Amino acid sequence: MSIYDTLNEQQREAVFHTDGPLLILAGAGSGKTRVLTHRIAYLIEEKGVNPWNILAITFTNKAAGEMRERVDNLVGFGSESIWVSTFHSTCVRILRRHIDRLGYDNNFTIYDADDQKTLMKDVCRLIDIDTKVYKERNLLSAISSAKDELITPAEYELNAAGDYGKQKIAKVYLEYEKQLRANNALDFDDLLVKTVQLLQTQPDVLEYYQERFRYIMVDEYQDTNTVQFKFVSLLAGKYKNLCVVGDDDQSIYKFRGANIKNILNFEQEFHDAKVIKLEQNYRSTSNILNAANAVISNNVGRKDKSLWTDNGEGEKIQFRQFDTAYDEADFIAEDIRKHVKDGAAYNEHAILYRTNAQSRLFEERFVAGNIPYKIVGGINFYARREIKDLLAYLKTIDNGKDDLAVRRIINVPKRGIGLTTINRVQESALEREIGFYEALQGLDLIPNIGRSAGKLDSFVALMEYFKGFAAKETLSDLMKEIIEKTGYVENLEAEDKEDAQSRIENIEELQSKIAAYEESCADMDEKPTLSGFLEEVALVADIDSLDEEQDYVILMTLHSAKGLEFPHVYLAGMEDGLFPSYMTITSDDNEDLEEERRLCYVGITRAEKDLTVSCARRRMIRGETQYNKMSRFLKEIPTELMETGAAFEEEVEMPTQNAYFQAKQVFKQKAFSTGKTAKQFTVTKEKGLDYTIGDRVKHMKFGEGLVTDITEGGRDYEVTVQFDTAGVKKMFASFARLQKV
DNA sequence: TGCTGGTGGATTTTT
DNA sequence: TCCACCAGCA
Repeated sequence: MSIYDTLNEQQREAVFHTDGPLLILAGAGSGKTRVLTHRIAYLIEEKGVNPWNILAITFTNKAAGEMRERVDNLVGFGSESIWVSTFHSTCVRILRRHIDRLGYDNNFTIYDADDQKTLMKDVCRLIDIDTKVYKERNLLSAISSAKDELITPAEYELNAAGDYGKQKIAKVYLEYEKQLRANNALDFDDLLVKTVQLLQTQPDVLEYYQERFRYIMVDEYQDTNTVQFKFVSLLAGKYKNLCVVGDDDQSIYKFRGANIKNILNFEQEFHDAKVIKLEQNYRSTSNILNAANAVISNNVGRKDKSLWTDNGEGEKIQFRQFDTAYDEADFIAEDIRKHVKDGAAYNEHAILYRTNAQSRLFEERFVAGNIPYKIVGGINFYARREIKDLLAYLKTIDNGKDDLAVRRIINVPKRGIGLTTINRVQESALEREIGFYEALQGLDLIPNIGRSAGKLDSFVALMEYFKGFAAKETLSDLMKEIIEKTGYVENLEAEDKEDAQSRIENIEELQSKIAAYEESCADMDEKPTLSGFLEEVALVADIDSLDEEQDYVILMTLHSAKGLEFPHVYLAGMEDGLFPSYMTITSDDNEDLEEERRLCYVGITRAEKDLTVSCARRRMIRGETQYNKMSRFLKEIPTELMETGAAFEEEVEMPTQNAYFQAKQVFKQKAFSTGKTAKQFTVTKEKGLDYTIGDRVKHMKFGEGLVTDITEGGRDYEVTVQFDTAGVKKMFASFARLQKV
């Protein structure tokens, strides 16, 4: 019996089809990772392919690690020379070797979202863009989309002809690129873009990698964007042994440029492509799978497929509606505790939600209830202030051209170097077209620097000292030396006590991450380098730190959950306005809502044994209470698959409730209004509000709606309005500026 | 130069 | 609710 006997017919077909383009349409839980790992094993063992010639691209580092491990178990040896990594890591590795061909230094730095924003601010100041009109975020996302589509600044400008706004963006884009280059830095999108440029312009480099990667596999193919597709096509251009695995129903990154056409048009792009569908689900019970199928069937324009399972029916899907989000968190915590009491492990439970902000309530509840948990996502560890500060030191030491890093730390900890001084240095650098740090090294050339010169001098001396230190000593020692000589931790201690402690702990964690990096280099016989560490840091996602061995409840967004599975899954916050989000409900592009639905599909299909879906009637969002209806996606799940739970039965709000129904309620209330309500009327009238309960009003942002309640709240009146499209909102009269219609 | 407090704006999802 | 920015003062 061979390892391939355990596969089903389609899976085997996919494994044995090794030459030529192959598209595997793998439904959720259909064993695609199994197929990929067995395929790699088959290539090595049966086809005699050198592991060195195999490239496998995954979505996260975690997935890459798992794939390597599983291949390891199958083939015994050689798996370490397979190149398994994410798109971004793959590109960085290529660029580190060859980017000098494009005029960058090979030790370029990678800018994260924070750095991008800082740089964008500079750019806008430089070319006189009013950031109140053109927001940094919007500019960056426009540029990012352009890069995803491989549009250069020059091309952008051409396309912008006649469009004033676009012309502005084109100018910004051009300058932004210029600044990145001056800083010898690349942003995330650049990693892909520059690699593609490199392969397109340097035939020998292309040839080298085409020869090297004779067999290429891409996981989560539905989430690739245009650059990523171009990258893969270039690499596979010679041997055409490209195998992509994806599921159009699980495409959830359109907002990031993922191009679903990559999957829908694969067959056109690669003419003799073979297509194999994996439709048997091994993960979930049939109740769960049927629910998922029912939801996703509401999307139009998907590749036809029907997922089935011969797993049993299993438990019904539990549906609970609560008054408040607190109740929801309470219930879920209690439910998990019950399961654990009955012998389940914490880590068999995952709570999935739409937005990171929702994690807070659960966290509070779990801390109080002493339930071990792990939140994935939110603020990235490496995005924390103290970590970024220390990394900026490393970046400055590593790449003197990274102005952003230098400017970040020049006065951190405080050295009495103020904004005026920094600006003078900056101006002088700009005039002479040199870097910021370079300008610092020739202080006598900077006018009006006067009293600050001494301070700047000693800063430069310190950095030069670190550079010398870095050349001789290990990374760990360098970090220790930086903390010591700058007095960073001491300063923290002297500051406020409140979060200083956790910041110091983070710094300790950073130090152990450095040590871990050095160790892993030693394992692989590589030399630990500063750039290497910085790069590792730049490309990790929070999900990579998820450890299946640890026994904790896992909390994360639906996006992070892609590719994972858990016995017990809770989908929390299933409310219209939250999930699907307000943005997509009001969007006029139906595609947006479909993407949310796919996200829901992803969520449901994470569950193996039980699925609990829940929502709250009332929820605090950004400090204001919102009243939401249950999610429209819940209504798409056939009721016979669901169970509402005896204790909560009477609380369940039936999907019949709509604006009309609520309006009727209000009129009833009004007709039988007690003295109290009557009094409210008079009070509001005194105040000069020209609307009362039952009136229709208009809001600047939310449109028209019906006033359902007015209560006295301190110095203002709290008005509850049922909007036609935006749902129920509670707001203060003086802010809301409602107009009677 | 640096701190403080007030104000206004904002949030979807992330390699 | 939280964060970034700005004005005003030490």
